[in-house]
Amino acid sequence: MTRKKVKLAYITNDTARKATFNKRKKGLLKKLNELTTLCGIEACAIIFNPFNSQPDLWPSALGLQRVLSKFKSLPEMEQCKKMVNQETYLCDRIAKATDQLKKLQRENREKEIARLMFQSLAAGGTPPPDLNVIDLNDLGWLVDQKVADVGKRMELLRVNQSMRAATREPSWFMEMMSRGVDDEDQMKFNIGDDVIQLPSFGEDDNHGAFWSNNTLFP
Amino acid sequence: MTRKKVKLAYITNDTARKATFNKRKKGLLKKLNELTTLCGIEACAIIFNPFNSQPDLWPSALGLQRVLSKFKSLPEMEQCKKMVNQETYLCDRIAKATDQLKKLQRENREKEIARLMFQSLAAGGTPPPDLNVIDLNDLGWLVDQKVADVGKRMELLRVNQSMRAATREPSWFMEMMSRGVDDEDQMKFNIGDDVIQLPSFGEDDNHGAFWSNNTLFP
DNA sequence: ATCTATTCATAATC
DNA sequence: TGATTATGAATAGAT
Repeated sequence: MTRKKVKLAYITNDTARKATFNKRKKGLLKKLNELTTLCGIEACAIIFNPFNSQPDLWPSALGLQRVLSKFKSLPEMEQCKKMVNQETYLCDRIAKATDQLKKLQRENREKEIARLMFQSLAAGGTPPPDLNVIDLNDLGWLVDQKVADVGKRMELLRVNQSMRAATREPSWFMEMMSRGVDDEDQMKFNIGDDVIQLPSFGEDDNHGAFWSNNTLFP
Repeated sequence: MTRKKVKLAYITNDTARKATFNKRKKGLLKKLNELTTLCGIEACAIIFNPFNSQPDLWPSALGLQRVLSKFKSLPEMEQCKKMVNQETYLCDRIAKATDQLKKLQRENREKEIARLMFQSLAAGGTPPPDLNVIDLNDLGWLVDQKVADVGKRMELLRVNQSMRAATREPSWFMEMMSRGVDDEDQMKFNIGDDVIQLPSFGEDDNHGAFWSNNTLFP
């Protein structure tokens, strides 16, 4: 029941570390076995075992020796070319993680500003007076975006409607509009592709302060 | 959208094999990195890369050299003790898989016989006349089991009911029984822990023939 | 390369 | 220890 995301750090508890070691070693060897089988390649691994004094090896004697000698027979140049592997591997992972972080920060920022927009709407159409210029800029940008989306949507509907009128079919749009309030009585805005539902605002109103280093304004 | 269980065999398609190789190599190195970090151990891997002519190595130059020399410095006896590793690993996996297979076969057999039982019930309480003796035995065994379960259940309900009568509380059981048919009109049997729903029988009726090597009868 | 449905691995627990 | 199970992680197939 893997409760949390398991932080990548030395496990201090001896029992837990041993259990994890055995499980993960088994999993690793399985994966190595699969990789060699699936891709028809040669590979080996040596895993020192602090609980056992003897290292775990893969594959068997002959296989390991074969791989090792094949490796040692390579010119040293060739051996070294990939030696930076761990460093590049880590750099790669850091770069990926950083990209992911930026993406998420931007998404969060956009949500914060959207929240601010709806909050302002609910408060009578006026943003909080103490809003800083960055938030205000982003808010303006988002509102412009939404207005543009509404315009596009209206244009689309207008075209649709006249097409339907021309073919003498009933307009689903007019129908929908005359049906009145839905079964759901929460305010929603159908803008662009999304149905946006007005969130309820609670105590927290430090909107965007934390993220203000990540502006939306182009 | 991983469609199937990926059979453990050489991937003949070059493109697919290369893609799988790269993905899995990455995953493997990540796991190796995690293992060494989490458990504070030393380990290394050499993976020959048919698409690249240079092997992928983990960890970096110094680490690999250190691990290799540590390994080579071990007395040969110690090196060899774990050399059978791949064989024991495979034997282990085969044993586990065989156990799993037996378990599933037994479960399947039990389901087949249950199916046969309901089929017989639906056909007026008589099993097919051409039933072989093994299936018949198992069917009898299952029916005995179910009858025993029903007996236990009735006893439990009886005790419950008299307890409730004694405390002058209304009986939820009588209530339930007098409420008549549920909103669902399919026949169900609540036996033991399970709600058993009578399946609909189709064309297939080679019940148990395939599994008859795996009898339920103790 | 990116995405997503699915299988796989495994941390916590018994 | 070994089994179970809920959840995180890896990845096959498709784009």
